[in-house]
Amino acid sequence: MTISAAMGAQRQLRRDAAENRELLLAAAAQVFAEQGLAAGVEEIARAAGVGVGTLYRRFPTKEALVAELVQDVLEKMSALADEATLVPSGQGLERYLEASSAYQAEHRGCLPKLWNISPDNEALVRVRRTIARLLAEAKHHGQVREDVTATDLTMLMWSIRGVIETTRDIAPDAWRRHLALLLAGLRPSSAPLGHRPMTRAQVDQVLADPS
Amino acid sequence: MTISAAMGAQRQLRRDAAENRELLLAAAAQVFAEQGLAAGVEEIARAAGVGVGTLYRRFPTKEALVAELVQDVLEKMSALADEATLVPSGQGLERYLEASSAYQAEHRGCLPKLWNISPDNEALVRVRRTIARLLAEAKHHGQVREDVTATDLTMLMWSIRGVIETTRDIAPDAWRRHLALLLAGLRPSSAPLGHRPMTRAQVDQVLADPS
Amino acid sequence: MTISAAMGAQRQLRRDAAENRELLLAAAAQVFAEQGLAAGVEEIARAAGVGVGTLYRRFPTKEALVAELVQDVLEKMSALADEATLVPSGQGLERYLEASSAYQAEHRGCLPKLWNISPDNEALVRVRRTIARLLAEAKHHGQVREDVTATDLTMLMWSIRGVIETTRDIAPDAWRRHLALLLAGLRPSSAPLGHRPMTRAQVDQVLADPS
Amino acid sequence: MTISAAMGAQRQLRRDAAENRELLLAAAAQVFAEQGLAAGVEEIARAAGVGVGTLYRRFPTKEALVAELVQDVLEKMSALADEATLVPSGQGLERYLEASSAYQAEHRGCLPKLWNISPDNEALVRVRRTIARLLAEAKHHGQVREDVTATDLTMLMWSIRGVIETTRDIAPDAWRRHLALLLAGLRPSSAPLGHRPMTRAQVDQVLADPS
DNA sequence: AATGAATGAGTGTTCATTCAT
DNA sequence: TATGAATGAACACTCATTCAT
Repeated sequence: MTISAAMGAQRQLRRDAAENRELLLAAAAQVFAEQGLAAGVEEIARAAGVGVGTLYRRFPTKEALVAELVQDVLEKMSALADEATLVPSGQGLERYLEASSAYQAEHRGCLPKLWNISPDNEALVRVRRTIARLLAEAKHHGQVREDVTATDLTMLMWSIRGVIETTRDIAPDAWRRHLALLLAGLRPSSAPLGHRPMTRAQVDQVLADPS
Repeated sequence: MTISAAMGAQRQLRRDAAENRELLLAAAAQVFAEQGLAAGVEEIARAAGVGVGTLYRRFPTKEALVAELVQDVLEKMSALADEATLVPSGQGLERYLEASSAYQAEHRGCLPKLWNISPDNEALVRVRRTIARLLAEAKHHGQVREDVTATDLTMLMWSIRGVIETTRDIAPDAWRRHLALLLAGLRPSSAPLGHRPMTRAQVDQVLADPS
Repeated sequence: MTISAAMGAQRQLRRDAAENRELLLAAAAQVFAEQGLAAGVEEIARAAGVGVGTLYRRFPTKEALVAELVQDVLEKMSALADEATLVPSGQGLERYLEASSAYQAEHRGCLPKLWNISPDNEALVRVRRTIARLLAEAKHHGQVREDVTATDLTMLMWSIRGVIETTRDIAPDAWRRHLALLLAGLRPSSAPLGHRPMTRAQVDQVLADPS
Repeated sequence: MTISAAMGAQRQLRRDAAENRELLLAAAAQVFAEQGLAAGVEEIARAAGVGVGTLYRRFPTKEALVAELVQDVLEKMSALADEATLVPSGQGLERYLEASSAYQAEHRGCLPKLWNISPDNEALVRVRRTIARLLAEAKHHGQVREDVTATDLTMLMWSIRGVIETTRDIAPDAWRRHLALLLAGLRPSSAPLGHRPMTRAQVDQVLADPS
């Protein structure tokens, strides 16, 4: 066997490896969405058309696979936030909230663990920065009351996640009603909100808490 | 031994049994709160200071224990709703939402889904009736917009539960901020909410769904 | 309380104790017959109308209760054998085999353990002596071939026990057909049986074997 | 790695798997023989030198393992019956009874009830058909009385099983004496047997009874 | 002496992870 | 490298036995 052939084989293997990785992530997303996080790894491997050994070659533990899935979701959120910045008149925030909620609703399952993210996670930092911009613009256009903070929006998304997890099987877009109520709550008002917002540090701690 | 002494002994035994029952429910609430519903029965028994056999003497299955816990919470909610009816000027609803959320925050986790309740459950029927009254009165006093339904309030509580579960360890009353936002959303407004509410049947299905 | 009253109470208790004993044995016989030896002690106590504690006061272990039941069966067998000696013309043996099989069929359940008897057990010694007499008389009247031994009869009863255990639920008197075949085998014949009989010592070992 | 090498590996894996399967069946047969069907799966796995997980990979439940054992015995019985058809002069039946009893004696206990067999089981149908032929031929050669039925032979084997279970540890071939007696009972005689035989339907019910 | 609540070792079964092939 | 067979700790649940009342 020649060197180039060996390298070709290597390259081939690398490509296969990458393919397997994507295959596994997609399979896991689907299986978790259908059966919840309690689904077995064997099931995921089968859905991906590989053996469990291959799964464990790509991801050291089931938890790591979930973390990867969460990372993917975060990247998607970041992309959605970026797209929302193109919406004019301060309505990007609303667009983002709707789009990211819809995405969560379609990819439920790994979401219970949307914690366990390091606060230094690059995608997290990015999406936060973008959301801060969307929020500022929304306030600037008078779409959102001045006393709303970025941490309020984080909490808002946790709240929608709770609704999605609870209702998805029976009423897949019930969350839209809840979002409508939340948006109504965000609108400008003379009455101040009745409690201080979470601090950024608290939010970071929540995300990092592995419980 | 006299009859009264015998009865005393009987009562004593019964009291012990009842004590153990309460002990087990309390232990289960705590352990589930700390570790989630996946916590083992052995752990719960240990926390209650009894053997697993005793747990199974009181509750035929783990699921039955959970159901009992849920029932207890429901009873408490019903009591809180009843108390809230005494608040004047249509502000009972707000009082109820705050009180029941605070109760959940203190007893978090026992009930990741407020699980497996029959729609015919008497306590559920009662609490729903009371909440409907609180809602009607709030509307009547102009505290709440006309297009809010009882199912919106159910969803609202699911959403608060999601926030509580996520934040409790780090920011035990962060949910108050979220509730403030929700209450702001409930206030009268000329703009209609952007999505139809869940139907009662859907809510019933969600509650009965064992997933 | 006077001494005589105390003694009266004592006597009362003694009578109750004996009553309870019989009650428990009867209950155990019935429950084992219905559900097999795997039936729980709680079930037996309930059938006897007492608590498990009382059962354990009378019998140190479940196994001891079974042993007592076995002893009762043995006593009954002995009585049946005695009655059979009154049958004329050497047909007492046949009578005994039929009667003891019928008794076993009605009291199945403890019988799987009709071993575990000490070879010195008085009732066992008695029934053996009587059966030996019945066998000798049957031979004397030409009802049974000469080369049949007492140990053959023991084995014969094990064989019937096996048939009873297997068929009782579906065909409660199928054993009668099997006994008819065995009796036909016992009839005189010029052809010798093809294998030496068990020794008495072997039978004793089988009975004493706790496996 | 070449395809043939890969297939070799595959075959190797499959052979190992099959080996483990046989190992487990043999271990189960032995453990059940020694301790009865109540023996734990852990014990069986240990006897086979594997973990419980492996046992459960091969057999979905303990019951399935037992069923497999029973099936194996049935297949063996069928083979023995087939061999016996080669014996001339109507003595094949006797040969079969001896051979199948000897087999049971060596594999005792695996099957306290020859358990849970569907009456449609192919091996059962086969062995029955062959035994019917052996019986007809035995009658034709005047070796067996005319009023003996196939169900009598089934009961006969249950009876031998009872004797084997009882005596095997102490007198491993005591059953031969019992079989001799049974064979004597099968010989032609003018006196009819004293009870009707079991029906085929009753036998089927006994086999299917899981008690 | 009688009760039945309490016990905990044991059961059959599952599943994340490892490792021989 | 990819496979899936093997592993064994963990799970929910049972039951013979003990012991406070």
